[in-house]
Amino acid sequence: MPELPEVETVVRGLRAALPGRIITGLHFGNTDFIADLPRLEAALPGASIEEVCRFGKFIGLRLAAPHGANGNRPASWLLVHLGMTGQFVVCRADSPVRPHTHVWLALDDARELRYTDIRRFGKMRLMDAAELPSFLARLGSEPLEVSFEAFCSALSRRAMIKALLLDQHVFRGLGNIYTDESLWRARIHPRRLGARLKPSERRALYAALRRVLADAIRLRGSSISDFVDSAGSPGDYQRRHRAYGREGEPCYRCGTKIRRIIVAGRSSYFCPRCQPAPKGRSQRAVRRQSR
DNA sequence: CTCGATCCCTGGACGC
DNA sequence: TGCGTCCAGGGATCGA
Repeated sequence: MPELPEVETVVRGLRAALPGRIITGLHFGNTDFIADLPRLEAALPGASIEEVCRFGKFIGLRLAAPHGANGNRPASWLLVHLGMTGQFVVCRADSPVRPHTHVWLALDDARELRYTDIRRFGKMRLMDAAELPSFLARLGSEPLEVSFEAFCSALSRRAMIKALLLDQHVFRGLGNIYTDESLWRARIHPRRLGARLKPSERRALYAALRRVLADAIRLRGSSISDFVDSAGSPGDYQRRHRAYGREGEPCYRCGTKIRRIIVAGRSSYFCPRCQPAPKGRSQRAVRRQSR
């Protein structure tokens, strides 16, 4: 399940392989996850890849069109979201094509950029460079770039902290693993309301997010089932998980069994002792669910 | 505004 | 061995 650290890992790999390359051909398999296929088919052949960026969980390839008659080279972006099981891999053009490969981009160096996605929860679309600012405006800030002050103001809402962190309009790039890991580290229950966090808790959460994301990027992401980087290699951060996926196992701090509840429609793993439930209505809801 | 439910999709785990 | 059922979850969407 690619989140910010996994997407960053892929982007770093692509950045080493793609800039300067020209797309010499393209092939498609199942394309029901592509927003505007004719637009891709028209724009990609002959385009050169100028830059590889990450916007939250989106991968962005900045493209320059082939030289036109008037010398203009309109720029565009190919945006790719890996969804749950998406893989974006650069490999030799003669290497075997794996099942569920839906897009092949042939490059001018005898290699191919291939998109593989078992569940097709991913997304792919092309947009003009002029459309990018409005696209980015709908996303929240990067969690590793946001100031502490902006972080606090974004969380000052009467919504559960887990839902706020997962909301890509609040911060971009966080998913289920890294919210649970950060909340465990900051000792905050996932059902706590953002607006009710004490200043010390906001500080702890800000620090936890930065630490967890930085460590996960350093270890090249978490590979639970499907994640691999642009060279096809898994990450290592799953060995550092302290909460996610550890239901029934002892908390690394206090030994209490990690519990799993549903918050914001997602499995949420936490230590019931280190991360005490909020008082009032939401606490009763948690108790009811735990029986 | 915020919530939960629903849908999309496939493979793996599990029960009988 | 095999079949049916449930579950994982990012994001869009809709009704409460």
